[in-house]
This record gives sequence, C-alpha cells and structure tokens, in this order.
Amino acid sequence: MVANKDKKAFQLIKGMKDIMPADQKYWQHVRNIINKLAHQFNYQRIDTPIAEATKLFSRSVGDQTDIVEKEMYSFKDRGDNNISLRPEMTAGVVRAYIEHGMVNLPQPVKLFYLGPCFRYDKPQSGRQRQFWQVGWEAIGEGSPILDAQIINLGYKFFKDLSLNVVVQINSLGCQECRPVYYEVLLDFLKGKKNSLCDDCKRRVNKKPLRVLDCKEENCQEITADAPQQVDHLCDDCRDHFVATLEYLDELEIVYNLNPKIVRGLDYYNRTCFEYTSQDNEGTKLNALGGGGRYDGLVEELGGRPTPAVGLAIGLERTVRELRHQDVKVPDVEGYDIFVAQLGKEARKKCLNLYENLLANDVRVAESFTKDGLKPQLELADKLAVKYTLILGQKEMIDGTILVRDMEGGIQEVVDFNKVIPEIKKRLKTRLVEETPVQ
RNA sequence: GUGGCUAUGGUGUAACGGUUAACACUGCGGUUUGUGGUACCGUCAAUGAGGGUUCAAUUCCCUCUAGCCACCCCA
Repeated sequence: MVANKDKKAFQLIKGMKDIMPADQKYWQHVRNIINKLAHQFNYQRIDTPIAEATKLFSRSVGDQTDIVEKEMYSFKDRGDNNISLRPEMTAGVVRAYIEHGMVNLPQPVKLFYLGPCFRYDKPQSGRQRQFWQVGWEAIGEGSPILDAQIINLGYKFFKDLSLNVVVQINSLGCQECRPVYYEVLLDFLKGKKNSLCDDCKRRVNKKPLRVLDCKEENCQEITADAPQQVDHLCDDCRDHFVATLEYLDELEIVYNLNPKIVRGLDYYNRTCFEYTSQDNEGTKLNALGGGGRYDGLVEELGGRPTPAVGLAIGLERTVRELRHQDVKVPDVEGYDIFVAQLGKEARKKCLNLYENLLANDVRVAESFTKDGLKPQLELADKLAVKYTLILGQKEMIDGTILVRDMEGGIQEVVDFNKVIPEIKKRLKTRLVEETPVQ
C-alpha cells in the first residue's frame, strides 16, 4: 500500500510532457531542417533566458492579453523581483537586440531561436504548459519584401517537412489607421450589441476585433458583413500589404486572405499571418505557427524606432502534424558493428577492441553486461548491424576473432590484429554497393 | 475559467456484482552453458485515492485526484 502511494507521488506536472526516445527522430528531423533553413537565409541563433522581468512581457505582449493576464508563470524571486517564465520568445530577443546595441550591426539583424516557452493554459490536444517554439526575427528593416521572405521561410519549413499548410494572412494596419477602423467597427456593432452572445457583449468594449472571430453561429451571422480592417487601411499600409501579397505571388505561396487572423499579442501591426494545416482548414484551425510585423515593439521596449518582422512555430504541433499526416522521417543513426564476447578474458579484451573501433569512427555497439552469446546476437539483430565480431576463449587462444555477416550468417575467422582494417574495408565496399547510382 | 468523457501491469486489451483479476506485446531468465531474425517454457508487473450500497465491488453510487477532449485563447 505504501509502495502504491509512493508510486503516485511523482508524476508529470500538469501540462508538461516528456519527449521520449521513440519520438526523438521526429524532433531531430525538425531541428535539422530548422538549422538548414537558418543557414540558407542567414539567420543566426540566439538563446535568451527562460525567465525575464515580468514587465518585459506585459509591455510587449500586452497586459490586456490573455497570455499576460492569466497564462504567465509569474513569481517573485528571493530578491523580491517580479519574474516570469517566457510565454513567447520575441520579447526576449528584442530585449537582447536593444541591450547589446545590435542597432550598430548591419540591418536587418536576422536572428533565430529554439526553446521552451511556458503558458499556464488548460492543456488539451496540441496545447501544453511547456511547449517548444522555433522562431525567426528580422529586426531593423520595414520593407514588405522582408514580410514575404519571413512568410516564405515558415512556408519552406513546412514544405521541407512534407507538410501541407495554408498561409492565412491579414493586415492589422498601423497606429494611424487602426483607431479609425476601430471607430467604424464600433459604430457597426453598436446597434447589434444586444443580439450578440454574452462573451461578445463583453468583447465589444474591451476587444472589438475579437467579436469578429467568435465561433457562435449567431454572432458570425451578425458580423458577416462587418467592416474589415483591410478595407480601412491608410495608403501606406495598403501599399505595404499589396506589395507583400505580390511578393508572395511571385514566390508561388498559397495564401488565404483571412480577416479573422488578428493574433493574440498586442505588438503586431500591419502584416500578420498564421500557418494552418490543410487538413484542418475550415474547422478549428489549430495554428501551427504564426507571426507578423511589430514595428513599434523595439521603441516600446526602450530602443529607437525600429521596424521588425518575425515568425514563430510550435514544435509539438509540428511533430503532431508529422504523425498525423504520416510523414516518414529518417531513422536515427544506427550501428554497423556489434562486439560480442564470451568469457571473462574475452570480455576484458573486447573493452579495448571497442575503444579502438570508436577511435576508428566505426559505428559500434556492445552489450558487455550480457553473458550468453544468444542475447548478444539478439541485440545485434535488433540494432540491425551489418557484422558482429565474436570473441570467445577459443579465439583468445588462437589470437583470432570471428566476423559474422548478419545477413547470411556466414562467419569468418580473422586475425585479431587485423580485424579493424578488415571490417573497415568491408563496410566501405558495402557502402559503395548500397549507394544507388544517381 | 466553463462544459463533456475516461481511469485495470511498462504498453494495448479482458473479466453476468461471486474462486487465485485473464490475454497479448515488451522486459528479464531459460530450452543439455559458443550463435540472432522465427518456436517453446518460466518469470517480474495492475484495478488512481477515499467513502458508501451489498453477504460479496474491477464491476453500482458519491467525493477527490489525474488524464483526455471541446469552448476560450494560442504555438
């Protein structure tokens, strides 16, 4: 009974997940593509701390947003400072940009990041309290071609993973035209407020934009012909948006003008976008990633006025999508050679042989804790090695070793001192044979 | 924060309210101690917690806890 209680005592914290070895091949594959793209587009990696001053997030993400209002892991440290685990990474990156004087580098400064974020949300499918984000940020340049490039970067990320996604895109306007639109929208909603659902009645005053993407059928009908931001952009914003779309056309990126994409972070302006799975289109639209322009953020956080655009993608959701769409990913690296031993002396000698093989860059596996030959061969088989080297007492006396071809089961006696060059030779010939002619 | 569903070994499942909680996979060990991909045998391992109903609860009821799913929001 006591044992049972102890067993239950420790388990995962709600909303946090172990990434088990069986899943690692997906993660490795995703990481490989991230690194490849970052190099191709000349983005440099930055790692910022997991914790920052709470104020950094309330200033950037916005203290009225759900993320800051009710989803942050905030606490006081022993020095009575208000600290929060990062709910997203852009704020930290911008903080670093300012703090390290990156204005003095050639602009735009292109940075990418990869790491865990934390939001105290109620977990469900595709939503965890600790989740990984990868993101790319281009800071210091306002041209719409960067918007398109950033969107392209994310698009290629999914394409390289063989995932079919659609880009949902919208423009939020800027400080000039957004207030104008808000008034038009409020005007529109004013007369209809009483027919909206309770949530929306609340939203009208606080976040009128949110009324537009309410899922209630009734609300959707009412807002179907509501004025939209894209139709009320100032000239500059309209030009910027049109140019961005033209670049996207040029890149042959499939996008969907979607006025309902508004993003839950306050710092966005002008272009904003999300990537949604093609399979889920039209349904709940669990976004795989998203981003947009945040031209005011650097200044808001104490830097000089600096335009910027960025994108972030959720890795758990991406991996989930890989499984969902049944994408084949490369297996983790295997082994070519297995060293099997029999008897005390042989085992001792194998320890050294193993080291020598490693030193020769041979992908070698072992199971020195096993005594019988059978379990060792079983493991060799599971690891799908090409050859197993067998060293027993007989071989010890003769100064030889057995080389067993695992495919045909043919064994050859080889001089122990020549075994390393011998298997290197064999692996090399096999490699040549197995490489398909291009 | 609001709702719905679920809870049996490491995993996947089974058990009209009634013997020792069954089966498969996995793990570990073995099948004349030196041979894998097939077989056979053995073995470790579970009813989330607490109450109730009952002669009897894995099974029915309540509470808690956890998980999943949906809303909200987002990645």
